[in-house]
Amino acid sequence: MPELPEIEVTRLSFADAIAGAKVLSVRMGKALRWPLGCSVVELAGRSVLAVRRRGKYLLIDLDQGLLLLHLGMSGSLSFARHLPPAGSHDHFEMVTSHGTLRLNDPRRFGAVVYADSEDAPEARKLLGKLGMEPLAEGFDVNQFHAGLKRRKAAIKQVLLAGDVVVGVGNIYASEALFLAGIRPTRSAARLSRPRVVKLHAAIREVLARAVAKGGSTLRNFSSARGESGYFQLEVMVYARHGQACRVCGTPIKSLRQGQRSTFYCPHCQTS
DNA sequence: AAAAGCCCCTGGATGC
DNA sequence: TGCATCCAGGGGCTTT
Repeated sequence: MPELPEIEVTRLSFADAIAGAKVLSVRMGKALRWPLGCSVVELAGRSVLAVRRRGKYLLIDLDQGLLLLHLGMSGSLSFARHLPPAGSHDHFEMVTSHGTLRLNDPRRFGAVVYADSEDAPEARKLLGKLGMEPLAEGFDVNQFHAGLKRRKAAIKQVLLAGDVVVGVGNIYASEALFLAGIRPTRSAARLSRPRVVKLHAAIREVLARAVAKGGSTLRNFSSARGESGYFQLEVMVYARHGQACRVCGTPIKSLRQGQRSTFYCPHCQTS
């Protein structure tokens, strides 16, 4: 479910509320992708300073150390003074003086990892190779172009890989390429300068619009406050195989790239 | 260095 | 209704 917009909407929905809270207790459920990396007991008594985002990771800064949180494919967070009793898919829970933060993740591809600092090896392993933040000032079109130039692989897969630009997941990659009029199979390195400029703008536009709408996605996304962004954003191509392109009416095509599905309009996306 | 495949895991939709 | 198959928002790791 979660790509950059959903992660950012989630962050915005509880960051202010949890800031300044004292951690009272932490509980883990079934194993997530990696072990927490510290004992839950030693987290009690620490304070939450802020919640930041890097790519699809949420960073919960504590007065000592930080938690790196990833929602994987099926994760979602809740934060409230009182939550319903924990269910079988609630695998992380942090009770604080301001409320309880809970991770629900049926598939358990998500993770909660403790690190002493952002420079600690556990953090660097996860954050070290991440590309530029697409919604930040630093998302420079020249750097973007330079990053693409050294990748001969298909542009769709380069976007997904996250080492040039972060946060563009399977839905928004298809959507951004549609907006830019680019075939998903085109080699990243061979994109013309004008196409790169267009793609740069398209990525920002698609992601920023989704954040503004409160997260989109196909199924049931909701923020940590329980607000739903369900279907607020109309997709142009994702999961629309065989349906008419909303611009030209041509049937949308789909294909597999690196065991992920890609959708595109053969008429609108030619270069 | 880059690219391609392989997994991790559960649940919903679809088909027989 | 039951059961098998396929597919799903990610991404680190291993192998070419």
